[in-house]
Formats: sequence, C-alpha cells, structure tokens
Amino acid sequence: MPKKKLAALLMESIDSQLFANTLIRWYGQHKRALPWRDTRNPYYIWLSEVILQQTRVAQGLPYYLKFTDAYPTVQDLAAAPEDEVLRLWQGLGYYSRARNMHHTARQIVDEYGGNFPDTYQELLKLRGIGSYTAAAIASFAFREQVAVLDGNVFRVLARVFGVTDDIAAPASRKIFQKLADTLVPADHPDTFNQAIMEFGAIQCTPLMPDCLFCPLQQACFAFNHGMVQELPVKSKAKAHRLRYFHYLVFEWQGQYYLRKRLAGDIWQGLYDFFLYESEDKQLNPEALLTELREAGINVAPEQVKLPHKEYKHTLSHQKITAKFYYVKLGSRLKQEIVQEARLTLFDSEKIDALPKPVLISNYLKDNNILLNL
DNA sequence: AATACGGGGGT
DNA sequence: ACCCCAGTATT
Repeated sequence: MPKKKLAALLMESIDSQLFANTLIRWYGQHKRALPWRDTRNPYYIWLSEVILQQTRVAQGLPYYLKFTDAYPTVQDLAAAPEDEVLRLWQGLGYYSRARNMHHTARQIVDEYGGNFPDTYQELLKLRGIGSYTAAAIASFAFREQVAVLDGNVFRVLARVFGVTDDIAAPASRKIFQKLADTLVPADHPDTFNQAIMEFGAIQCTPLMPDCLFCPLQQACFAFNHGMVQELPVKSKAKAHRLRYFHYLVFEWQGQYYLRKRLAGDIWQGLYDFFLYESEDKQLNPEALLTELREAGINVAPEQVKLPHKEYKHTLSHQKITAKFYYVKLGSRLKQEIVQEARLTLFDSEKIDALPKPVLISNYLKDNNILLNL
C-alpha cells in the first residue's frame, strides 16, 4: 500500500478524531483492571512491558507480581544476581528479555542516577527497549505523543483501514507507524495507546472478532468488504528445525552435575545437564557410551539407566526431542572432565534455586529430584 | 530483509 | 497441527 494513500485511507473509513474517541469510550467500558495500569512509575511500566513482549496478559501477570514483590525498585533489581533474576523469569521464555532488563536496570542506577530516561528517543537507546516498549513507556509514564505498534495495533489498523501490506515484512512497518502516528491524539496519547491494544486483545481478536457488537463496525473496511478473515495479511514463518538431545544425568551421592549454558544457542544463562546432541532421532546406547569414552568419561553399561520416555519440547523455531540417561557414579567425575564440560555438582536444594529451561524442570519434577517446580 | 529467540493457550 | 501473543537483537 503506497504511502500517498494514507490521507485517502483516513477519508474513506473514519475521521481520526472519531476513531480515537470511539476507542477511548470503548476502553472506559471494557478495560480489564491490571496492576500496571494503576501507576505512572516508569519502572513498573517498563517491567510490565518487557514481561508482556510476545506474552499474553494471563501468562505474564503472575510474573509481574513476583518481580514487583522481589524487586520493588530499580535499585533492587540492579542489585540482584543474574541467576536469581533468571530464576524468577523461569518459564516465561525469551530469556534475553530478563538478561537485558537486568543489564538496563544496572545502567539506570549507575549512569542515570536511578532516574528513568523520560523521552522516546532516550528510552530507545536502552538494551531490551525497542520501538514498542519505548513508545509504551514514553506515553504511559510521560504522556509523550508517540504511537505504540504491537500485534494488536497492526491487526486493528489493517482491518479498520483496509491496509493489505504484510505485517510480517519490516518494510510495512512505516505504513502502519505513519497511520498510527496520525491517529494518536495529543491530549490523551496514553489512554489511546492502552485503548487500541486492549481493543485488539478483547474485541478485534485474531480468530473470532466480535464484529456484531463492534463500535467501529460501520467504519471498518474489513467488515464492509467481507475481509475480516483476510486481514491482517501475514506471511508464514519458516519451518522448525528438529533437534535430538541426549542428556546425561550424572548423579553422585544425591548430587547432580549441571552446567550453565553459554551464548550462541537457546537458553543462554540457564542450567542443564551434560548434553550430547545427535543428528538422528535414534542413538544406539552403545554409540553413546563410545561418545562418552571419547570425551574421557568411562561409564560401565550397567551404570546407565536408559530413558523410558521421550520429552518433546517446542520452541519458536525448533522442535526438540530429549532423552535423559541417568548415570549413577561411584566417584566424582575427573577434574579435567568437569572443567572441560563446565560441570558443577549441585544438591537438589541448589538445583531448585537455579534457572532452568522448562524441559529440564519437567524432567526433574517427573523424577522427584525436585520437590517443588 | 531475514532469522533466532520460549512457552502457553486457543481452535 | 497451526496460530497468536503489549517485540528485540543480530546477521
């Protein structure tokens, strides 16, 4: 959709003032009571927005409560060790959000004297704060007139104004941003932004939008052209990569060897077990023992308890099949092995406190290695 | 411009 | 099985 059509789009469907007023009125009647809406404290708003990146309100809410309880101020968050922050984040996914948030908390304390930057442009410079989050904080906490652009806004705008550009294509962003910028009112940018997102989340939903009782029905391009199911246009994502994980769970006198995952792969900063990854789904236990021996670890076949189930774990771009081989050791692993594989021995109380992928948590829970999750 | 990055819930 | 979710950083 060429940019020059922007004015025409507005003329054809609905006046920008009426659009904003309609959404704001709808919001006053339908908004959910959420804790981060009761504050203009940029720290709490930031926390909520980072948690809600690619995350539904229902899933993120308990995490928001945990974080505000554990870290009531940005100074508290900055002072916390990274493992503790990741442990609180455990289960939310996209763990770089937690690492970036922690980094930025420290930067705000160290370089900004504990005061949040208060403009869109300044916020944008911080790690983990992109265009959406910068606009959200700037408008909610500081009433700056900037439009938020998230999945909800894309959908609402595409339908109401009949924008057919692929919302998955970065180039389309300019079209939507310009349209949103013309719509956000100077007097209530915060309420408008909240309203349009809430409207997308509750009324103009992806699959079964409630067009029958929609206050924008008359103006809506998609409704008037029978294109509600067709809009927004979004190209499909690439297929998943299949991966096969073989975890060696080394146990010695009730303690277990785990290691912290490095950068360059999934789950950076989280803890899991000694991992052998194979290209094939099938891995002969003999071959596994051979691999171990080549890694310098000599395990007798009778020490290994073979996995009785497969764990399937789906990530956004990968599908993991994992097997856990339980190895009861008669003595500690050799120091050179421990160093080479970066393994550390933990008792189950320590393991509980470590941040772990959900896959690992599930295994630990199934095998009663952890009492709580 | 394309890709990686989690996990849960709805249909 | 597929889609979506108050996106961001990196290549």
